[in-house]
Amino acid sequence: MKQRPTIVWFRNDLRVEDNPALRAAVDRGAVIPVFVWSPAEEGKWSPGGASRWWLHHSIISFDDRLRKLGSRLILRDEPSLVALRSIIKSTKAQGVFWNRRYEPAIIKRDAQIAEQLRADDIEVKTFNGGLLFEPGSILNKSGGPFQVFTAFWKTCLRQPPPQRTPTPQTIPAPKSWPRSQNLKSLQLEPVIDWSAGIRDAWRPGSEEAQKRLRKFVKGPLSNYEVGRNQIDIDGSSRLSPHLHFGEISSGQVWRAVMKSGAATKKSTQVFLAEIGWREFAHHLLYHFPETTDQPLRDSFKRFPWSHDARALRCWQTGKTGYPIIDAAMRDLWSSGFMPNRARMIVASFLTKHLLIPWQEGAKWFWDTLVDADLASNTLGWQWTAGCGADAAPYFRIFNPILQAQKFDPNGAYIRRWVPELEALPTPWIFKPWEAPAKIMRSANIRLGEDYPEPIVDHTEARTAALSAYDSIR
DNA sequence: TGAAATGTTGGGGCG
DNA sequence: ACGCCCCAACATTTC
Repeated sequence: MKQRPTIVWFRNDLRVEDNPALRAAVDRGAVIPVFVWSPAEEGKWSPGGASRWWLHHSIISFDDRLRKLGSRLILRDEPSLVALRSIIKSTKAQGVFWNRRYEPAIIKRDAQIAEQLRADDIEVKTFNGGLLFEPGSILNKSGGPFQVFTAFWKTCLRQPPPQRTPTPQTIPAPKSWPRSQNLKSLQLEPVIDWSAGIRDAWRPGSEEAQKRLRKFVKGPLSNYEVGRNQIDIDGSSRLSPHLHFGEISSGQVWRAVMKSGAATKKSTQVFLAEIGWREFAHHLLYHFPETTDQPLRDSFKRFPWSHDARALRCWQTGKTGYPIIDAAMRDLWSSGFMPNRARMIVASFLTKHLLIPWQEGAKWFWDTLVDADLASNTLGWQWTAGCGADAAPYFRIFNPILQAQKFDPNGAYIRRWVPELEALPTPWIFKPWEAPAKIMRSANIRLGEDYPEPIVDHTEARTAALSAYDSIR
């Protein structure tokens, strides 16, 4: 064993299990776990409000876990290189290990930091701790990146499955600990406490991630193909924020699902394909770093978007007059989450009914989702708008009424999040503006006062969208 | 990981 | 009994 400790620079990999950077450092001897809060280095895509809330609590949970293994988490809020150099100096650390991230700004920053540290004669080792397959390693026959999901995923499935990294039973402490700031000083929690809804819905940390995984594999997994679309029930795993912060690895999820004994079942395959979409998103962002802000397809740079601030505000605050849209947007604002089916419906509405740029939707999701992930968010919005890889065709315009009838058939989700419509009988709750006056009176709803009139007419909006898309063909 | 428009079919009402 | 029309119900195509 070496005398000098190794720094493990934790980022979106806040776990002890299946963590290659941590494992490699433990094998060397003493370890100094470090987390640096330096959002400016992430540019315009630094963590949003909901993500910061999550991070605050995830750090508490992770520090607890480390302490049980004889270690602790050192916190800093200064530029990453400054923090690492200062810790190296005060602890005589011999090296810095970390698991790679693949966001464009982070790749650039990490490359610079690695170069500087190596110039200081510090050993730098980086690992793949976040993805099943390394971006850049999955290529089509002509050596380029895949732009169609099924071809990409088929190729992935032919690769050897990622191996589990053994969990350290103890994490050797250094002779002395460097200075650490307290968590409060990072100011991750909101000044005005808006997080009550999120607190009720989520518990950050690895332990909870493992619990959710076990519960999901035991129950909803077998019905995932159908259940994931049922907005009122939500048969999804809800692992996305845990995966984003690396509280659980995609490999752990993968293996738990494969071991469940239903590996060949359709529902299992469909679920694994969702993990596949997460991979696909990261690989695409790696190959096309500008797509966080620019459409992948050039023709969309000419798209006649509408910059209607008032309509955007209606969408954000859940006041569009379309109950399923408003329910989902209020769910997001309150709980920091939205079922995937609902995400597709509201995203289609923003880009196609309101013709508002997908970037506006991406920004809003980025700030409000607890699972906000630059790769997945970028792919999702470009997919919806029709300007991305393997995107929904321009003519695929969700009908918010039909989608609600199909996936929230009893209106339970709408009633939960749009309580002013609670008394409206089910056939009308999807389209209150068509309800007979008598029904509206007995439900005690005055359209335009208690609940908004629809901000656009579906049929007109659809026609307008089709001609807008036609204009760039 | 749609929806709407258009086309086709076949049963039943009716003269 | 027969032909005609209407129109669900389903299929296909178009956006």
